[in-house]
Amino acid sequence: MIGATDDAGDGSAAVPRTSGDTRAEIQEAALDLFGRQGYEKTSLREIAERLDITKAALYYHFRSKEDLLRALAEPLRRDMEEFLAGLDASARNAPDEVLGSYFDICVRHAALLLALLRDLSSLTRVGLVEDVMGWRRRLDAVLVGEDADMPARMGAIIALGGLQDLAVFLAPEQARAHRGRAVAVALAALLEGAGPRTPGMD
Amino acid sequence: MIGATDDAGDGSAAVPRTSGDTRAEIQEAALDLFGRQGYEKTSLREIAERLDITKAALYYHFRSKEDLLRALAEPLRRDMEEFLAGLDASARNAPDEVLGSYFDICVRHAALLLALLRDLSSLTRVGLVEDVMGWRRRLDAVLVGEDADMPARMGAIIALGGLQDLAVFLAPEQARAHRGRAVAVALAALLEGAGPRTPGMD
DNA sequence: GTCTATATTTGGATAGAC
DNA sequence: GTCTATCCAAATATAGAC
Repeated sequence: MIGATDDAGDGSAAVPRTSGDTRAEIQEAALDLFGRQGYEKTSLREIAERLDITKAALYYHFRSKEDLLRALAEPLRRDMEEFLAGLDASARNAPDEVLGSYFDICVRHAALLLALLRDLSSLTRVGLVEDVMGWRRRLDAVLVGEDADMPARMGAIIALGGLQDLAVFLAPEQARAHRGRAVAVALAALLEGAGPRTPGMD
Repeated sequence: MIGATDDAGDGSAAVPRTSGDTRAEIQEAALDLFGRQGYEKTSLREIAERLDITKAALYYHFRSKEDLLRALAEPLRRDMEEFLAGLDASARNAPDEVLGSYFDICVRHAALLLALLRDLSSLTRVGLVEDVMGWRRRLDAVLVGEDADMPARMGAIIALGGLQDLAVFLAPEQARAHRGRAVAVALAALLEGAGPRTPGMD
């Protein structure tokens, strides 16, 4: 599902490497290294060495380093856009369900989000950071309204930001095991921001 | 207070540049650029050009790029360690006061934290990220206890992480204006994590 | 304390053989 | 589809003059 690969053959003649799909292997190695060291600090040489191929071989599959990153980000992009489109379609969105779905997506793409986190500045120029910011704004609007005041927005920022952080830092099993409470915690923050449960503090 | 500078002279003979303390100017320019573009993507040439000096001149004041970064991080380090030492000393620490003080420190050092955020991976090797993680663990312990279970810890993670994010993303005046509610939101998350206010969700 | 070189390394990227 | 060889640009860092 990740790349439109061209073959089904793992029984080819004398394939130099493991299975058959070098392109997918490159993406896998790159995502791991980007997440560990950041995009900028990871060189193509390093990725190539990990797979025991040459730099030049990478350039057959991806036209540039940026191109590789863009391909990596595609699944998240698709996922999130689809989710947001669904929200726009339905009239009423229960906050806890919105938060829950957002958490799920973050968990599913935790590796990429970690890479994003490791090297935020580099990723700005491929438009990734802008995308994420845009999604967050749209979610804010769904949760607290288009023109919420600052305190209300703060609740949304902490709720969504907290969920995203958790998804990245928790191991996948932990994230799954504690999904319920994660959402509950985020919801508490959201409500405290929106409704003056603790008035007279601004 | 930032660097142990050596002079008091702004009236020296024919000082090439603005005031007198080039070292401080370098730090200021570097922090701004690191925060804007990240550590890795900011070259020493760029910093030098901004101040209209040469790269080589930088090497007189700082032995390396890493050294410059370390110097930049010193004030935060001192501030946070002092705060944590104070917490260890006092017997009881009210959660909202702990959260508030943490927020204040984050706001005060927002520029550095932003740089940290922009290029997390590069900053790992100077030990900065490890430090931040260590501080967070110690704060977790203060807030929810040394051996809290995962749900409780999640409350602390979201509360502290959210405050840190807010401090970085908000303009200083906004941060000051909404400090009260920021702490209240974080506190709500903390409590929801610790006490099962919404039971049966794990 | 700052300058003009310059050394050294490493990165991304291309051409052309196999 | 992968390799060898190579180019080019840019960055960190150093040496030595002023």
